Amino acid sequence: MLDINWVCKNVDQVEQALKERNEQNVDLETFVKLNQDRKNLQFRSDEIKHERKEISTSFQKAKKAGEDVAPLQEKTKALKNEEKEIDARLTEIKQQQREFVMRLPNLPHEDAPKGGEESNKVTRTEGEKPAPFDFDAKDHMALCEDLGFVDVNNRGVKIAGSGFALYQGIGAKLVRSLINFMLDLHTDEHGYKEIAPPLLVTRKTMTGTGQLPKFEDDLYHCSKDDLFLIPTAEVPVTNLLSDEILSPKQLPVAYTAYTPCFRREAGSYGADTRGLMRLHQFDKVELVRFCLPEESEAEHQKLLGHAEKVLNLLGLHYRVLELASGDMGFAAARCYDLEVWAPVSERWFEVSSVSNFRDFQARRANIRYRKEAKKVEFVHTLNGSGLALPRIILCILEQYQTDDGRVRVPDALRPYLRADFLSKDV
RNA sequence: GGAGAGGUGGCAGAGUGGUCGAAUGCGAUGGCUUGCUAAGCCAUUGAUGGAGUCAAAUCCAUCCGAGGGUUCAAAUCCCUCCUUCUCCGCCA
Repeated sequence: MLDINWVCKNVDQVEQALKERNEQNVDLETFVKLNQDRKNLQFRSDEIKHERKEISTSFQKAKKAGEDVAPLQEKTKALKNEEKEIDARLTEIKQQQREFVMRLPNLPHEDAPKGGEESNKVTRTEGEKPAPFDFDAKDHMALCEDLGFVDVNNRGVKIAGSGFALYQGIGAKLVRSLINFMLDLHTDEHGYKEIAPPLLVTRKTMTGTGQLPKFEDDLYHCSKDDLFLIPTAEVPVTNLLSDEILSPKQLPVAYTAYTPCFRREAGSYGADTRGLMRLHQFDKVELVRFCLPEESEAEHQKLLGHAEKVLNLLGLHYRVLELASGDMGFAAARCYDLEVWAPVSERWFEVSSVSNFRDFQARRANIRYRKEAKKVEFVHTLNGSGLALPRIILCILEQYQTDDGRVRVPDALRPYLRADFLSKDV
């Protein structure tokens, strides 16, 4: 979230940013007024408390001296009534402010492209574009079916409904191999500490990273215990350090975690829901970093590099997109998407989103560091997928298929799969 | 799920109605000193909100798991919830 006092002092800037993010009907004027009310009430409340304290101190003396204490008690009673009333209003205002500010998106980075999705900027295209097939190549749907290792439309749906994939045989092993490959890369080569977090988290945790209160509809919720299934490992892993004050020496902190991700995808029916393209549950290896504010730009690039490395090693053709202010996620200040080329479907698939949140999440989750002896400040948080599996599988299938109906295993995965080809019924 | 015992500052741990934001120890930071390799001495060492200021200084308030209550006065008494530990039950 944004700092309340800062918002009140920089209304124009916030308004401008909200416009860039297509946020309509945000009543900042009332918000600013509310803040002044809060301060005034706080002042009066403190005053009353102070007065009561003094009465309480003089009470003893009065009693010892044998004076009548009834007037003091009367006075306190009156003060308490006023205090109660003021504090109730104060609590209400604070609640309103919180409710308001929690729904404000992050400010876009000043260098982020302006505009909506159409303004996303392709910053680089990497890897070799696969040569055209000299045989009748199949798309990922057909390959899944022919190879029989991703059972998308039959039994997965039978047991859990639409939007759930079921991997079997070497398909399941491919999933496991990709996870291990990515985790090994990030822990051994990139210096991340591996985390295996809870997959269900509390309301507070979901609020810390920005999923709540605004996006409750997108989450699976266990009402009996008021717990939510995580939509990404970002949620538990970022909140790992919530309410903590770190020493600058500890920074940067780098965590990686494999988890399944659960998303209701409410309202996103349509063309992209077939096959492995969009699922209610999918596997992802996530990268999360915490750092000093002045280092977050550099950290962002580093993080991007770590995610890209996975694609390099898998030999996939991909591009780096810098997202425009109107297309970024709620909490992000700056964001790169990695999109992989699927040569038969002839389109790009997003497999990673690498974001710098600056202090937006840190302020929500209250993650700070001691800047100087008497000064604490919020850290910056970043995260990126490294990577999401289903679309990677999809692209691997399309790109690495052979004319005999098999799929060649990318070199980097061979030690994990212990096979050179994926083929039916292996 | 049942019974019992706890939750105090970075950690350990005192404190059972006012003088307690809280002893003491450890740790950390700064300084001094010494040299027999690590110790000694001194000092500093929580956060949040508000007032104030160009900014500080400074002042006030709040916080002893969370939220309510009793009282002139609550870390301390009462209630609810959360959580940790031990035992029992159940279970991968």
